[in-house]
Amino acid sequence: MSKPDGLRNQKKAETRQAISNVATRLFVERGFENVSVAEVAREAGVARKTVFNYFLRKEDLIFDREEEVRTLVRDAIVNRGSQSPVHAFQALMRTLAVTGHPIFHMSARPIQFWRTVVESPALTTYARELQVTLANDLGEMLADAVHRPHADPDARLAAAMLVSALVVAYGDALRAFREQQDPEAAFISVMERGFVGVNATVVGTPYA
Amino acid sequence: MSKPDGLRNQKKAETRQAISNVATRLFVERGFENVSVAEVAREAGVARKTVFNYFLRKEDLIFDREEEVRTLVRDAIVNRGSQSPVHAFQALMRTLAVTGHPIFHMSARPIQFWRTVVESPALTTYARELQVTLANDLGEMLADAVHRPHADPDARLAAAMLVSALVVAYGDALRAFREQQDPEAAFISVMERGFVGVNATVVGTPYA
DNA sequence: TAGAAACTTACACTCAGTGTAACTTTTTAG
DNA sequence: CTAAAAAGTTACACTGAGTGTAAGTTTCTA
Repeated sequence: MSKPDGLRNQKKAETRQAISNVATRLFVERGFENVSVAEVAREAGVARKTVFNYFLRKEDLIFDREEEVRTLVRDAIVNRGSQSPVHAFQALMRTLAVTGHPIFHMSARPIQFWRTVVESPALTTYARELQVTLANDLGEMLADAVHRPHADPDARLAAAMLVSALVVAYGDALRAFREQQDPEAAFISVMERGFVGVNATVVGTPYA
Repeated sequence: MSKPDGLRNQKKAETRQAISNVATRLFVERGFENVSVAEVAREAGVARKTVFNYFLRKEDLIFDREEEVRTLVRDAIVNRGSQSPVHAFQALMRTLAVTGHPIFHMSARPIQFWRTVVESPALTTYARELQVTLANDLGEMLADAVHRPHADPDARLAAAMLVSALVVAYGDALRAFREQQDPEAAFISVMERGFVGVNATVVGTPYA
């Protein structure tokens, strides 16, 4: 299951990380559209083609943590005990919001990162893409949890509305941050309001 | 407000329509990524650059009706009488679903169009972009309707969840269509379930 | 230690999208 | 009616993302 840690795999990991680091730094410094892949390659001391060998798209150079989120969510749902799957997901989000898990990037440091994303149309679009993927995955996890088919509309609806609420809540947290208000309070307030709606939506389904 | 209909403007409109028609036909026939802009230009008897003079992006060649939706929604909310703005929007959607308004593309003919969209990553992404724009606009319209600031999180949340529900409902309608079931029934069922959640979310706000 | 496997690189290509300057058509004014 | 100007089209040249291929180079395996 895990890789046989030879020299080759070690170097690969290092190269990948080096490219991603250089790219992220350049993007944050000068904006995503103002840095070409050729430049990233040059700065990382590697051929342009090598960059594309490691990363399918230029956008992948900066987005590298989707898997982490997916894992957190999956674990929370699988190990949910007697809670409903939707409740387990909501509990996870409350925890992450309060503990300030880096995924949520709500502290001052990662704001710079998100500014880079928001200021780039391509990165904004890609972030939305990841969002949709998360909603789809969440839908399947919810359906799995109650042994329903992956395409179950109730699961898809619940997942879509959950993610919607979180995205709006996160947007409002960023606004609060900009306006020198408490981003965490803003986040929780909007998130909880959204959860009320989701809970009403899933009433009468096994997801409640 | 309206254009002074000279020969020039008439020709412009014709050229634009001609290009869009040719492009749409080619995309539907052979897939979005298998048709280059150069090909569209050639087939339309026009220079490649002219295509980009009319359409900012290749994707715009096939998506041409966003404005129509926006107008429908705006009118429904402005002329809502004594209803709440959220209710007015929901009523509009119910009406459109039942009357089979072409915007919803739920009948057999436009299925081909949507198949083209779904089979193309670029068009799928772009469609989502339009979705987000719709949600943002709807949020502002809702806020306007009750004289709250455009950034009001309650409005943004309601709008995002409404659009989410509709998108999931439409997706399920397409599934139903593929499985030879009633797409309209599927659409309405999921949509109404989503509306229940949205209504719970906006309880206690002026949007309810 | 030699050959196989994996990786990197150079190179050549396609296509989206932009900028510019020359050219053509429509409009407008005298 | 006609000439200048305004608007539109075109050819051309360019940047940058992304792909395919074949030839090198490095690491692994036996």
